Amino acid sequence: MATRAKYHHGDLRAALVDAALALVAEQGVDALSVAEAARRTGVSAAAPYRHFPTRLDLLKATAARAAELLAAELAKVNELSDPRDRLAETARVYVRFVVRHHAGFDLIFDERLRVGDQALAEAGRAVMDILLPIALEITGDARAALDLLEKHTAAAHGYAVLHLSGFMRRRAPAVEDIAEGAAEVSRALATRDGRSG
Amino acid sequence: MATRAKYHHGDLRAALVDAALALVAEQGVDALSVAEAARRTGVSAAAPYRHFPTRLDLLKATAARAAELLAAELAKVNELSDPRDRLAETARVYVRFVVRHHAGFDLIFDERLRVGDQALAEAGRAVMDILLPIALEITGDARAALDLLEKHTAAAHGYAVLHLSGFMRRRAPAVEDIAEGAAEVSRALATRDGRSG
DNA sequence: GTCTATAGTAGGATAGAC
DNA sequence: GTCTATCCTACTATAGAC
Repeated sequence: MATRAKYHHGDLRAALVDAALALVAEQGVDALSVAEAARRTGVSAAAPYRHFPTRLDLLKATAARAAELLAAELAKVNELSDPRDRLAETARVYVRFVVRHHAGFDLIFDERLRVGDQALAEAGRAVMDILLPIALEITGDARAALDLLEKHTAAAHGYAVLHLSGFMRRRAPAVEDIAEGAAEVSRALATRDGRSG
Repeated sequence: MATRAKYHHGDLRAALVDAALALVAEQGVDALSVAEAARRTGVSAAAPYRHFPTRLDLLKATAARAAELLAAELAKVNELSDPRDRLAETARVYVRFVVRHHAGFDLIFDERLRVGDQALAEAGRAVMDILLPIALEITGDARAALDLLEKHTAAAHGYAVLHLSGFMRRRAPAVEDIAEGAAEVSRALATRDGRSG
């Protein structure tokens, strides 16, 4: 089909980022290579360097794309009325995301990627702009909201990556079990901070 | 000195594992290479293959060594009388360990490393043999103890790895701040489960 | 903007000498 | 058990043709 043959003519940059994202999902961040991303996109190994000066730049763009996708997932949560329910749901969403993409806040907020990358910084901020108001609604206080969010995030991230390594698999083989565990921690923390429940 | 010149004659295997451990601590698990471990130990690139058939086997031994070191650190906690204090302290110890070694349960319990490696399996079990009794003392119930331990571990691990990526650094620049956050989550969870606080 | 070709680097792993 | 020498593979990045 013409569509397929011209795929990388339309937007090779985006196609490479998609390929990179898939690579990260399959084998982790360190397995990302410019050559393999090019191979999967159907172009030569040199082609990507027109769009990304170095491997690191491709990785930055991939992290930014991941942040956008995560923000889109998290944005869906706002249907629930109780902020504690919403926060707990973001834990589930986050766990599913990390398990699916083999990347999360560790990639999106990686110091080494953020140097001089405004797109990534903005994409990361967009994620926080979804989470912070929820936490703030629970605590009523900015400092406490950050504290709650920090704990909530740490737990969700820990659950996700330990699931990926296999540590959690004996007790909780399914991703949803893991997501539920993270949600429970979130709820335990939010209940404390909200002085209700 | 004779000691230095004969270093790798005494126990090259252990020396390689030490070098591997240092490498992981500096650059992460994926940066571990047999060649570099050999270089640092002062032997040729071929020498390690007498002791480890493949890179993966060196990594397995490294994970086992990490588990032993972690168990030794955790074992020191048993001075405190209140089990909630002890559990919270293991969170601090764990965070410090992961930040220092760039590895924790994700490495020690990695599925891919555990296949057919009894030493690693035993070292991992030794770690759990320290933590489980503490959790059991808090909950009184085996199922609840596993659940508490899972949440406690996820939070501590999440805190540690997110600190390493840089995510936590703006709010909590020091490792001890991170360790404290993990300890607080542990305490929040334990208080719930122990129905006292 | 993409290609082919190529230089340079680094690592995994094996063979055979010592 | 350790060495040197070697093969193979894979990747980053650049130069120059199209």
